[in-house]
Amino acid sequence: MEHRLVIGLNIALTALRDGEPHVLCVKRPGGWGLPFGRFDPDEHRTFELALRDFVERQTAVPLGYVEQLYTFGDKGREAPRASLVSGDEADRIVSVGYLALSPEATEPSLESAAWLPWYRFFPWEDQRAEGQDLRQVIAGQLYRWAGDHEDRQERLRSTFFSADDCWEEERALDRYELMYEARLVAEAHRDRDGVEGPELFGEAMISDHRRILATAIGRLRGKLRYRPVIFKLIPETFTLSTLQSAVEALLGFSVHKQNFRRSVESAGLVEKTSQTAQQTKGRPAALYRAGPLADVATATGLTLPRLKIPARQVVSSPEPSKGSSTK
Amino acid sequence: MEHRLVIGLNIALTALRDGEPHVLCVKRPGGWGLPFGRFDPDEHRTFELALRDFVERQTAVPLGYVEQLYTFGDKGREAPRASLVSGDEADRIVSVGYLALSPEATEPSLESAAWLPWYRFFPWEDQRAEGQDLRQVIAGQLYRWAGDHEDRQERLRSTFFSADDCWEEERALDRYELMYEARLVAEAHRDRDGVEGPELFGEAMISDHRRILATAIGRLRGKLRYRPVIFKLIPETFTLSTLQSAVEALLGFSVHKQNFRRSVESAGLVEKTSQTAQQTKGRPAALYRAGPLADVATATGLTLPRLKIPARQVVSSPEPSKGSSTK
DNA sequence: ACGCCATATACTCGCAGTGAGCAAAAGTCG
DNA sequence: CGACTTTTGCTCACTGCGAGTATATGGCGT
Repeated sequence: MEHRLVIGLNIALTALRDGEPHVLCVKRPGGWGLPFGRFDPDEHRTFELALRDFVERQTAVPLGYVEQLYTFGDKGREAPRASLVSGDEADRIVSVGYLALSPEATEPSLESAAWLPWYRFFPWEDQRAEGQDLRQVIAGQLYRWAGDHEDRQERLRSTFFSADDCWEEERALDRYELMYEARLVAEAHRDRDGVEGPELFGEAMISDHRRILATAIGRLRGKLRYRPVIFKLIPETFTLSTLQSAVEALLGFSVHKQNFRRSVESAGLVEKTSQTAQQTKGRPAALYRAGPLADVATATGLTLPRLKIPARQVVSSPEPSKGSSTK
Repeated sequence: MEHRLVIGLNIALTALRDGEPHVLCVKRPGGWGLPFGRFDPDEHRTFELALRDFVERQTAVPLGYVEQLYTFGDKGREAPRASLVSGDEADRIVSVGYLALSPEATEPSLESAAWLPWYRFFPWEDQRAEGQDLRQVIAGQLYRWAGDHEDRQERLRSTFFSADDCWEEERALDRYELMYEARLVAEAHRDRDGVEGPELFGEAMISDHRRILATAIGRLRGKLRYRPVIFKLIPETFTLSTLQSAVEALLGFSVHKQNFRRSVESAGLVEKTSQTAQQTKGRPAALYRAGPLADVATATGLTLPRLKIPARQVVSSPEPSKGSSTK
């Protein structure tokens, strides 16, 4: 029998809530997943219109900036049994992933929808503060998986444990794929048989949605560097500290404060308003708005003066250092 | 009646021939087009396998590096009458565009296939030497189209006629879209009615294939900067001059020779072999090969020391001041 | 009112990367 | 042998950025 082709649209809608990146999720039978819908060629003229239709109707959350990520067509990409979009088991599902950004995390109308923090699914992607500890734990597991394989070790080094001050935040997808191969994420066991692994990290999502989210995170992080997309995620006016911590939350690492402000100011990405923000502690900060040069299509993004983590050195030996699993 | 969904795979396969970028094209009833095929879910496990199957079977040209570009799903994207992939007029065609790179332009077995130079379709994308003149001509047409519209003028300035030394080579798609909107490319007339425009630039392709090619060019150019993909397009060993002119041909502008070699050498992207190249004129050049740090996944790309064009200033007067084109 | 604290903002210093160009080296060709 | 061409080595100035020090400006506790 001939299989029918179905196109599913998936969207990783991101917004900041209390300064932390969240993604809009929908509760499904098998767990959390991204909002998605089946693309109906009779009803929708373009993918993007279809998307807006789905999300806004299902959850009443408005979509702002939208960008196509990738089209996933591999057979067996979906979990074996799960046929979520179509009713017919025999259909072949191809899914188009999208990234969307919203300036605020509007409460979804649908009860089964919720904003969940990025790092609930990708704890290892947050390298601020104690993310370092987790990295040690994962390092142990990953190096055990790598064993003597030169190539695996090399991959680890380049994606996960590179020289410490050159953690490439935008390679979130590569890292997820490593975790998958090393069977450190639940999906790896669900998709194939169920040989239990040592320890699992992050919360699973249905189907390949966590992979799509990883793609979205990587893309957004990369884009921050060369396009001023950050302004799609924050309110009209903001303090430079707000701007900075938004950036840090998305990137998963901290930046040098003084240099950061120097770079955004001199690049003309922001302009000062006359008002100042009021808060509890410290000197009141000036309020800024996105400058005239902050056009997403044209302008360049942010320079990111990485902040070196003072203490703690690089990941060195595959030293098991057992015991303390800091979950 | 319900429309069926069909997925078409399009590929922009690029290789260098005599140092100039070419794309593999197939002659179709309506003109030249990119190789493509219909994705059959029963036959192909993944998109990429399907692609390799199509191209290698149809033209006997092997695919090297492959990368997905974008998925085009808009209705009316295809030319009205042309229904090329499927036999059924009523089908809705969604096409997935791919970029592929080959180290050499193997002669295709299929008679209707041929390698055609990029700049035959995008003459304005070649800013080396006399590309400047053409830019003047197009400038005139585009500014006439822009008229008083502030926004249009701004778009022109940022994509086409930015400060002269900051021509953003990777925005080939933006430029094509401008040309389309201004009806300076044949497709614009074909897709809507046929109000003849003033003058048309570059050769047309069927369907939206020229748009896909523009996407491919832009992506490849962008990628050159941050991934060493260039080595997928040149032979195993090469002289630095070869490397440089390959890069220049792809980018469409010239780079500073001494600084270029300094950057590739110091970045460890290349390593010297013991041999030297032999040619007719000038001092023999050392042969290099891709260095150990030239891994596509990990390493960073090239720094591109732009060469300022000595004579001729910014776009001002369409003055056709001929000069000695130093090819 | 005064001093403490926390944050915002200003400014300096040094180095590495990069843009630009000069000059020598090593071949070919008449 | 000298003219010519292309490769290769090297210098120099400037800018951008990493890093750090210092000052401004508010709230708050006593």
